Amino acid sequence: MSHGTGVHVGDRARREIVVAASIEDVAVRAGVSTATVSRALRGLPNVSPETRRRVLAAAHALDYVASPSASSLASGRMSTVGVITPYLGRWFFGTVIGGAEAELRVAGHDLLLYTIGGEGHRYRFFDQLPLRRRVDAVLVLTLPMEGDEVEAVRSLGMPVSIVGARVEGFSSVRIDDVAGAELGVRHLVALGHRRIGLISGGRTESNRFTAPTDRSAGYRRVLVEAGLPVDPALDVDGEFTVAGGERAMAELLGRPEPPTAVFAQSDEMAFGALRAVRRAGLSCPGDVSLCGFDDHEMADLFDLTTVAQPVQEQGVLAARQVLAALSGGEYPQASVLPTSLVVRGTTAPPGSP
Amino acid sequence: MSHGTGVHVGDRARREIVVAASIEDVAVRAGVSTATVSRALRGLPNVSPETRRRVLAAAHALDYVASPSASSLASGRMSTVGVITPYLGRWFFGTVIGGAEAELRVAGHDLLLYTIGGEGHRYRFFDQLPLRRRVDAVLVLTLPMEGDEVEAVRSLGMPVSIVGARVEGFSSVRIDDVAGAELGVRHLVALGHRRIGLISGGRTESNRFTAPTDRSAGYRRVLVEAGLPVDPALDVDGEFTVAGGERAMAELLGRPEPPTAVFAQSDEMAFGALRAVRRAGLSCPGDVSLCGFDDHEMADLFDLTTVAQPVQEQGVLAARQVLAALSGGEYPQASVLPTSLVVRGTTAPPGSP
DNA sequence: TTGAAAGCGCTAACAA
DNA sequence: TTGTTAGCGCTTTCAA
Repeated sequence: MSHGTGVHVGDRARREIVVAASIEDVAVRAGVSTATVSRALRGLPNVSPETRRRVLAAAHALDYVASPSASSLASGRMSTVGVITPYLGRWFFGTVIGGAEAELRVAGHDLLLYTIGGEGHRYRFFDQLPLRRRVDAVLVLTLPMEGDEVEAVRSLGMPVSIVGARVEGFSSVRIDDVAGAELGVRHLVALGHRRIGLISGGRTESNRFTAPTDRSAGYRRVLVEAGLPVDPALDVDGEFTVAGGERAMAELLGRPEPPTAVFAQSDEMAFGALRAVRRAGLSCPGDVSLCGFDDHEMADLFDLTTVAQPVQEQGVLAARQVLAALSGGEYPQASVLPTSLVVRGTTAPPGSP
Repeated sequence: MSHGTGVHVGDRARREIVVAASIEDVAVRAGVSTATVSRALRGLPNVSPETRRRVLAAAHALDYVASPSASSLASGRMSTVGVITPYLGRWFFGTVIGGAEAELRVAGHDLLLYTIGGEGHRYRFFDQLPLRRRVDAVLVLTLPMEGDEVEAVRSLGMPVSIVGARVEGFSSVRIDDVAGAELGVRHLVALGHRRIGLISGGRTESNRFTAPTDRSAGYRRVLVEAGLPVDPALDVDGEFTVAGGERAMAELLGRPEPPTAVFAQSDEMAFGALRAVRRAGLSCPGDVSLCGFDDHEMADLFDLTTVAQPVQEQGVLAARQVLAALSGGEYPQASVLPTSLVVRGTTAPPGSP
């Protein structure tokens, strides 16, 4: 194959094959050196306007795009950020990644995806760290990491931002889970509820994954503030799943003295809880009020009162954090985003019709 | 900085910085040439077992990972597949991508993500084709492409697989939408329904996006087969959204002679339709039966009867198609996956209690 | 089976 | 402001 020529080769019979133009082709056409082409195209200073114009024209005419492998090899920069996520199908993760991607794209970075849901994959991932020489920075999505996993990521020696947890030495983006839970439970108390149940998530998770712990803490704090008893019998694990939420609510409704309101630590668990209410032949909020957490895209559909968290924005901020670090800015840094209460139809004063 | 040494450098005060080992380091340590290291590590033939053993040992000792930019530059292969998707937050897309990623990972390929939801992004994407020199192949997810967009993608000159549509010259993975719709509507007919409404999706979309057209065709064919009239007044656009489905169902229920059953072309529209039923003070399936399409992860929650399509598998197959093309296999090829009926609680004979 | 050597297409010192 | 030149770390002929 001849050296890149930037012209169509091959005969008429076959579909034309385009040999991509190289920086050399552009240099020749613009009558300058490759170094000048590189400078002009990357917008570096010290290029005369006239020269830059000629280079741009030549590049455009040849439909030139720099080879990322060549520039990465020469510069040591990958212009790529790795995103590690436990699931993809779930609304929260997809939405966070969407936010991050948009932000990275604008800064000229690509997004390399690593889903490590299955335990096998997970082991291989942290053991081999396949993104070692492929990316400049890493975004880790709500993934309770073990101690050695944290060290593995740290050994990458690049900027890391964690969404949904805080780890020493890494940047992070979180919401104030304690305050969020308080918002929801206070709403229930304000409506007049005195027996408020809790459907919590993942008791057995790593302690770095602070969402369940913090949301439980917020729940308890409000009860105490309001002078209400904290009854362990009203705290049931819903495992952060729809099915778990359904089981948990069924259990709560089966108590000798069932709660008149329930705070679920996630909307998905709340959806399951709603089904349990329906299956028990009861109504929400008639027999029991329910408040969720997330403002899942389906929450509106269920008319679910919930505590909203900004989701896309968490991805955007995480991306900004690593981009800042890559350009010499402050690192690590921690962002905490606010939550807000969205009142819909599943909450009402106790004993409402 | 010295040539890659594979050892820790820097003084005690600062955190150790690891300079990655290069192929040269491995070669020296194993007492062979870099060419042999390359061959041994990639599992090429013509390397004696003893040599391979020594090379692997050296590579392991130095914690060596080949630089992807260097090998890409030298070989011309990127070992990366680009995925173009309109949204990420939606269950369908996330799940397809998850399937594709797992398959690609096993084959040693990375997944580069391009979300082009916003129209601005879309234009820039097809105009500039940022993945031109970054990937070896492309997966396009259910994205109605315009003619010039198709040509832009074709001009990449690499294997392409489309999920959810069929385009001449590209591989594709689809479900049999006609047969799927027939499955759902036949179920309604079998229950005894004679007035069956249709909530269709996106009438205004490109004609390359065959799902709505095909599903409508299946609906009509079953009616005709059953000797039932095809009433245009019972065919309403739901725009493939929850809100659209709700509006469409409200409209159908407001007809002088409302249908006793409705077939929605997507589960999300069916979810909206269920809400419309509830808001109209009616019950499902008591007053009207409803069948969806997709078997969305929330379908079970709504107890929705629906036509299930394999989702993750579509991603897996699309990945396999481009991987096959990359290793010289048949291209293009088209896969059509079967659908199945999932009967739940939203369908019953007309006039059931 | 192994090695020598020539690139792959860029970037970044350094010189001019 | 621009050009020269030496790599970046691999892969791949071609020879041995």
